[in-house]
Amino acid sequence: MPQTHPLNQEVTLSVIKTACSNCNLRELCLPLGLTLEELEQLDNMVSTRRRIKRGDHLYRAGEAFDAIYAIRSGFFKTDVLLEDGRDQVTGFQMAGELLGLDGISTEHHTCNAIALEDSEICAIPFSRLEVLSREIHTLQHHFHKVMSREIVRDHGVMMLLGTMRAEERLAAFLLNLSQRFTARGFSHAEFYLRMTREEIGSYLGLKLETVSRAFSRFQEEGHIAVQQKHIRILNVNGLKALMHHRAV
Amino acid sequence: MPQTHPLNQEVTLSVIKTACSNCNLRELCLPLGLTLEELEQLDNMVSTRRRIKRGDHLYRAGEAFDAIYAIRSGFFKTDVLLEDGRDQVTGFQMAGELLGLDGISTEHHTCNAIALEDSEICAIPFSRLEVLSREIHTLQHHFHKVMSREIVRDHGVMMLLGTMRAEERLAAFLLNLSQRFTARGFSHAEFYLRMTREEIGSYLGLKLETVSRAFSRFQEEGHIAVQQKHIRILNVNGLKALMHHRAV
DNA sequence: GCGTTCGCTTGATCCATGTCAACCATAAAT
DNA sequence: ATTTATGGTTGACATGGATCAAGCGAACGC
Repeated sequence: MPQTHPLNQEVTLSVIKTACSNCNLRELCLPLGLTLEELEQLDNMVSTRRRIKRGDHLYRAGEAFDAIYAIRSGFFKTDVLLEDGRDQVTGFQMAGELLGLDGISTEHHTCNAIALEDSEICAIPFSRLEVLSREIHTLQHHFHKVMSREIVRDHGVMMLLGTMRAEERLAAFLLNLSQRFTARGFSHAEFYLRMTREEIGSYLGLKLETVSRAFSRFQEEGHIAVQQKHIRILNVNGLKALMHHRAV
Repeated sequence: MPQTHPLNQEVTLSVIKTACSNCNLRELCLPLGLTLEELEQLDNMVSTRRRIKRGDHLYRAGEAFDAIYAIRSGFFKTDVLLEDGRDQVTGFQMAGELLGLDGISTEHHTCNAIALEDSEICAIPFSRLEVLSREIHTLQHHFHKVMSREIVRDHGVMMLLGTMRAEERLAAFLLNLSQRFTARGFSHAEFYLRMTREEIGSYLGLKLETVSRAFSRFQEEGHIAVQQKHIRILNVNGLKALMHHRAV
């Protein structure tokens, strides 16, 4: 029994426009590997597609968890707050990536998700995702992979925070961004940062001054050109070398 | 069609002895919340129960992934190795916890799992786990929670590495261990460390000398008594205060 | 157009932790 | 019992990044 809105062509159009099946991110997002028919089932499940204005929260730590979110467009950060006021950015998320996986554990979100630019998200009610993934094996398996990938990513960040020095961290960060922009069809060598130096620093376990100095140093050495948030990578291999060549 | 070993009482006995249904860790492990009947299905799935001697690898980074492992007894560490030789301990795992979740993502293990004492593990073939969790909703949901909990844990470590200083990190580490030992019915105030100062340091992003000095300092201040690997916590609140009270 | 604000850069100084080195304790090997 | 190896402690010193402080540039509101 397909849902229709015979009295409102607008709504129908908007639904079609934002369906997973038409979304050019589907190969990066949850639908990866699904057949057309399965895609439709997933589409029916996505309850809400919503705009989040820059600076607004998608969810806050402590709120009840009931859905995970796929980013349709835009850019987010997640951060964790400690009682004593310290906070840390735990990640930056871009189109096609999922937000909210941390909430499954306790049924409450454990971090804040904040839009760093005007964004659009698709809300996927988690209980329905579990139902559907019992039916669609591909979806089940892919969802598991996505969660696992998040764990692997976190290990990478732990590595970075635990063993790398400031410039290595920043080089790794830039290369990671570049790679993710590339996967989305953008230039690998030129992009705008959506986050401040302070947010980068928080993510990398550094102070904003240190981030700024490292940017300047990279520029002096010809690895990149920086102008505020505009980054051009001039020498990828230089950055890669920076990441690894280190006196242990 | 139940599997039996009519010709070999030994085997039957050993299987019974190590079944999930008889395992006193089942409330900490994957079987949480399952009915007796479901437990039996899970039991049938666990393909291997294996001993791992201290120092031996359960799996190595790069190996094909096909099972996750539940720790039946013992103690493990996982670590990640970078090309340039740097490595980092990404976690310490004890009885009832799962190992290998990181391998789902790429179908290859991304870290090494090494026994820190003689241990026993249950191997759970992942494809069969996916099949079974399509049938047993409770299992499916709990598995998702376990993965999510791992993500939350990793965020905690990122917080620790990114914002805490040496003594705060060590205090957090000790309190975490204490809490996990308690959950397993051991003393919360007295335990033996299974890992070296170097391994603790690697996990906490510190050098072994710094770890050693922090232990000594805690002892001087009366928070703990240390003698090599034997730890007694004398003042839990002292440690908690150490973790939070900090001039930002 | 002009001030105000916010984010960024740069310099000077300080300090927590790393590094290097010596020594000690425990356990295993002979 | 003695040697050897491994892990732990402690001290002296070096240093990377934090902190404090000043100034600059771009964006925004008026």
